[in-house]
Amino acid sequence: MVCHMENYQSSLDAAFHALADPTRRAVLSRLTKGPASVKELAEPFDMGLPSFMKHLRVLESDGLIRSEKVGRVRTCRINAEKLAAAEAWLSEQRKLWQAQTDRLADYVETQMIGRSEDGN
Amino acid sequence: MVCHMENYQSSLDAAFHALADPTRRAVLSRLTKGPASVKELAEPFDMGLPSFMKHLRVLESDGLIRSEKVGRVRTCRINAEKLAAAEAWLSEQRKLWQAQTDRLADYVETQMIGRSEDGN
DNA sequence: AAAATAGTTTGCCAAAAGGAGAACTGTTCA
DNA sequence: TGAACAGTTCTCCTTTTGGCAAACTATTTT
Repeated sequence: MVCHMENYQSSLDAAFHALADPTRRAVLSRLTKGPASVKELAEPFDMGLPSFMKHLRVLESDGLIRSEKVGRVRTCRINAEKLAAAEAWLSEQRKLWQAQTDRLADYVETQMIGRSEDGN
Repeated sequence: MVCHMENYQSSLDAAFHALADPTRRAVLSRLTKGPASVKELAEPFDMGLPSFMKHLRVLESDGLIRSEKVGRVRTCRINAEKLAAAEAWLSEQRKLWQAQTDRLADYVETQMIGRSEDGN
């Protein structure tokens, strides 16, 4: 059996790394409203095109967006899978942490009941 | 009125950056099971303590963990707020993207109905 | 055909990240 | 008190990041 999670780790590395930059998050945010060309995406930023393209390349090679060039314009769109993977990881951690704090709360409650029954 | 989101942006920068490293994610994962000392946390990693401490410092200064030193041992615990903030951002983006694709699906459906009524 | 447009490639640079080892501080155990 | 322990500080090194400007390619437009 081949593992389906081959590089689950490095995939999350890439996803979170891509999300760590405000320019890249803004691009993703823009793309949730629909596909856009490189120029449209770059317009809001006070940055040269080459620098901006690096961000797009990071987003694409990390799998957070896809793009397709027709004629001279490249159109980018969001790729939700990787976003979902990152969200799933966070959600899982929160769930585990929640379970842990719930157990702790139970324990504390038990102790307090014990103590009040003891008259302590 | 003081803004409660003062540097919401840079806060997310920090959170996602902290999450982009597998060592740091593993530490967080471990901490969901409960608090632990620096030594306990470092044990699974093939890395010198000083290097490992850097990761802890990143996690703490980015607000993903808190720690307290008593005697000679520093105990770390998870700080769920920042994790929640990152999760919330992702969740929001997914919601927006979902809304967009739903509208697109509606549109496509409408077009197809129109075309079939035209006999095209 | 010439000019404008949209993107791309290249080379450069400063700062930050992630790791290493050596030496040091303060606390606890024997 | 002396040794072991848990963390910490320091200096060093290499790679990656994120930005720049200049020059180039390929497509429209006029």
